[in-house]
Amino acid sequence: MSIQAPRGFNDILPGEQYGWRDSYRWQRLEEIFREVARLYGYQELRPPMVEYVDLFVHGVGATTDIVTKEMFNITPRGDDPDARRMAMRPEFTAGLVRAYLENGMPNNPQPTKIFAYGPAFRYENVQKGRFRGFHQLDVEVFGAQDPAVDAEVIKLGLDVVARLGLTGLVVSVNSIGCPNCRPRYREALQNHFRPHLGELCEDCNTRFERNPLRLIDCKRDAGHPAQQSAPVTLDYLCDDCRTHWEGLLSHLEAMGIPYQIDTRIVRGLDYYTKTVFEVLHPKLGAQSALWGGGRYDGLIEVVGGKPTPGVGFGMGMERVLMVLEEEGLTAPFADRPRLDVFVVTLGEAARPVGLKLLYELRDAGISADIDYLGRSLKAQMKYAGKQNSRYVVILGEDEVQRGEASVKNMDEGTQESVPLDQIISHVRRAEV
RNA sequence: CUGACCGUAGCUCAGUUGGUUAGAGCGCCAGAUUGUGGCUCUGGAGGUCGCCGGUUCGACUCCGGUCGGUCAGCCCA
Repeated sequence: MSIQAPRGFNDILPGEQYGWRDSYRWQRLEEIFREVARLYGYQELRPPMVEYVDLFVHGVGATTDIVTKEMFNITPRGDDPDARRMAMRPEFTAGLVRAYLENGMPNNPQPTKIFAYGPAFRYENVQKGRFRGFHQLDVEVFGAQDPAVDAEVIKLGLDVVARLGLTGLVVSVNSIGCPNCRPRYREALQNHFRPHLGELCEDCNTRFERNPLRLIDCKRDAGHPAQQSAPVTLDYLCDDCRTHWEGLLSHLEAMGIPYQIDTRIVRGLDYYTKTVFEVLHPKLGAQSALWGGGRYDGLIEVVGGKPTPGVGFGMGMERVLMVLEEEGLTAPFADRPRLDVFVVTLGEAARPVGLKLLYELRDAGISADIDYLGRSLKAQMKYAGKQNSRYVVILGEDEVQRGEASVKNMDEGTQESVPLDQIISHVRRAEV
């Protein structure tokens, strides 16, 4: 085999042996997410996987790593004069905001509480927990500035992983202020770092002018005394942001959510205001963030709407599933769906009878399968066992002549003769 | 892009100081049991030892290059 999946992309496969790539685990995680989202009053919106690049430039931020070096660009037909640059989505928020505005959703009763999930793409270097094609569970609330919503969103994510049995999570929160208080903080940061520019990395020298907030979360300069002693956003919050911040903390406490304040969280996206948070798990190596998010009160206006507050998060499905695997938490995935009936036929005469029964079983909503390889009885039984079938219905010459079938309960090892027209009810009855 | 480690069967891996027919376990197929799965036993299929070149009488093994993978840095889901 010379052709492989593209670097940084994974196959999600049927079978427990594939660990976090087991497609059944993905189904369960998605089910749990939908269920929790429904519980909180969120509704699903499915945006396209591709958007015009401009949306991400404005909606994610022109200075962000995502836009400057990680965009997964699509090349449209070169002969189309109207072809605009497009890109695979690197995250969900921008596309959801676009869809919210484009479809007139601001005219609906507010707030608008949305969930979405699916693949996202970032063209970057691959390592543990970081891929070029990955999947997120995402929620967004548009049109509410109450810090109780920030807290709700954090709680929602925790509920999802709680249902998976995951513990040992660390919720880190911070506030990075708003356009009112940011300039003062920005200036303080620049004054603080200016004397040390020569000692900092080149990226930080670029950030100094374009995005000084990023100076404090640069890991290359981590440990540098200037970074350690850098001014903290929380000391520069305006009254509005301070009230919001204190409100968030009191809501978290009221909900009994343990948290830690991490003043180095600034988030890589330009649009965040006030609340930012990350939820970490130590078992993931260098990529310890299972999910992260925050408030973005300026974003919707930037994308073209009226000033509207927003808050949300994106959770990494791969990361969640990898942590579950490392923790040995397989219980949420224990009850795998199984085949109800495997139909075994012996000889030419039984074949059409078996096929007819197969179709009737499926029509009745009973999962059923049959051998298509002309295998021996023994091999068919073996195969039925491998498929983890509850029952095997055996149709041989004798049974067909009597209008009956031998029905074997594969778990009990018991077997009895059942008239053909009673097989469905027999299997159903036993199911209860 | 930089660095470290790693490429032998579908999977997980052995393979001695270089020595001729490259092995095991699991999985797959079949038989033992011409009408009965799981357990056991027996047999079978399946490999250009990532690729190219070099050293050598001889390379899975040593050297160089290359491709691929993993982890790490920047960043984050």
